[in-house]
Amino acid sequence: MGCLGTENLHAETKRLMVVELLKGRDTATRLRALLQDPRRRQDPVSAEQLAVDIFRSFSESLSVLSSCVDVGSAQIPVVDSGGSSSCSGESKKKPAGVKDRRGCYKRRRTADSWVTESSTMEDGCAWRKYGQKVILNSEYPRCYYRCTHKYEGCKATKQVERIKEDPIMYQTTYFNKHTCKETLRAPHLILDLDPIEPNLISFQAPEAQDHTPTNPMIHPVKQESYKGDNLSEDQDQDLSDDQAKSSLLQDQWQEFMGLESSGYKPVWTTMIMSSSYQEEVASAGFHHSSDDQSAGLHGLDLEVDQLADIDNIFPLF
DNA sequence: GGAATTTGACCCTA
DNA sequence: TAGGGTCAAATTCC
Repeated sequence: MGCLGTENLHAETKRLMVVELLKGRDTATRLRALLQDPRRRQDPVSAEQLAVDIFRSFSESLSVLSSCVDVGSAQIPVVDSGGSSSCSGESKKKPAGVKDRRGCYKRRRTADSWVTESSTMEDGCAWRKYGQKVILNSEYPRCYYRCTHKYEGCKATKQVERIKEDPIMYQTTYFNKHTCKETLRAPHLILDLDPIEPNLISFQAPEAQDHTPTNPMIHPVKQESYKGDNLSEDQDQDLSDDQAKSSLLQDQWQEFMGLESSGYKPVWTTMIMSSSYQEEVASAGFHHSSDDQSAGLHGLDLEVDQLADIDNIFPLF
């Protein structure tokens, strides 16, 4: 199981998770306060930023967690080797006059990476493809993308690969955070339900809503293809199960946000934990109540609300 | 015409 | 030395 090797690293991992989850809870509380105050509701930039921050906190936590838990097919990252040289600076053969920067890279070894799975390659950021490789023992090629703002200094890159067991899904591995402003652009990501960035909770008037669940997932939260075509009967069944769970989650979210009475409802984003991951988590010692049919939300609630008891939730640390 | 993608070559890491 | 990550010229797209 690719767990970090020392007690100190486990403690550090746990600390990072707690920090990120607390940050997310705090930001969610601020967002609730913001939305409950009609005088502040007209401030979309604030709400948007808070929603982005919440999303980021959970992404970070899942990234930290996944670095310790081998969950399903996702291959999770690699611990920072700490300081190998990044560029040899050497170039042996190059035609005269040709600037040769080849070889100026290091093999991926960074803690600043995380994995997502999604039914779409899109994630709302501007990427430029710079390579594609056939990978040994992999049916599908791996595509390499970097931020379009690379030359402004943004070091964000990602690798996208179809999932062998579920080819309608893409596994995306991100490396380095955006240092450009790219991730903060595009208000539609929040204010409209946009399949391009459905991870973000969208707030808009009910009549403008499209309830199609479209969000990709940050591993290990799973979402089925929203289009519904090319789905087997089993997949259709899974989808309707997920939709039922989504409905329950939506009610609980609205209760948490205090939005129901105001008629101001978020476009719900499906955050369903895959059954396989539920089993993984259960086998790791985490059990939710037997009448709990919405494992996704409850799992997350426990992570957020019972941080003091995190040792019981993640005894493997 | 500029931006994005494709693709073969290069070269580092394991 | 094989595999994987990146480069950059050629090609395609808008």
